[in-house]
Amino acid sequence: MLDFKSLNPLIHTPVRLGIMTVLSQQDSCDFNFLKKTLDTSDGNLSTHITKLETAGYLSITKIFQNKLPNTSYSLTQLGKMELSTYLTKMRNILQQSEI
Amino acid sequence: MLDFKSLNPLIHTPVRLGIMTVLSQQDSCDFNFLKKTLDTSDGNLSTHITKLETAGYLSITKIFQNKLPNTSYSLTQLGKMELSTYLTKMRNILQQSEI
DNA sequence: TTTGTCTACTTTGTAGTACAAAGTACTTTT
DNA sequence: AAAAGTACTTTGTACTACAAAGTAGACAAA
Repeated sequence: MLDFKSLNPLIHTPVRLGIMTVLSQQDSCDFNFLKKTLDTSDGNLSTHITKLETAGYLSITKIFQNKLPNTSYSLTQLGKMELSTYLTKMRNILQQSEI
Repeated sequence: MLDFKSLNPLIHTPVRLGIMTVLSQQDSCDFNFLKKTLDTSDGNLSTHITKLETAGYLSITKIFQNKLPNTSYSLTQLGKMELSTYLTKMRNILQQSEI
């Protein structure tokens, strides 16, 4: 019995997998960087970020930079752990494929 | 710019990724085998199968076995191609993760 | 013989989700 | 001071995943 059900759905969604992946590569980044990197709409990105924050997977820092708001995000310990678990499971699944 | 958007959503859903993975391992299998292997409800499995068939990713063969209906599924060429593309993209994404 | 149970699915109703359009708040330009 | 721009957030809608309920035939018991 292959365990597809345990793939964390909070991470599995492409946009959120993207956010988590980007944040695994750098300690933190801001809204516009994510928006550019993932090529999503403001609204979509914002709601996905909120979900990840609510889950405790990322922390948010708001400052003013050049008189403009600037919000940056980084993975929490929990977020790193959950991403790590997700990656392990997904890698196992991909290995199962014989194509 | 990482290309998370191009992950084929018809394959990405866990149950359907499961179906495709199982069918990449064996030429064909039947409804009950998928149900057991993926641990899903009848209804859920049925609708996911229909989606994959509508997309042309798998073909369906219905017979009677011991006076009971028996339906088996196998990947089409298109299905194999799309799975292959998905796997490549997902592997690239997983490689990006630094955790 | 008809009532009930079993297998093997399919259809349908609902609750939840992803997305972009619209909205907010502040700044800069004209 | 009116308009346009930046940096987001909130909201409405269209879609989706899921299981409960439904269908159809086989066999069993009453």
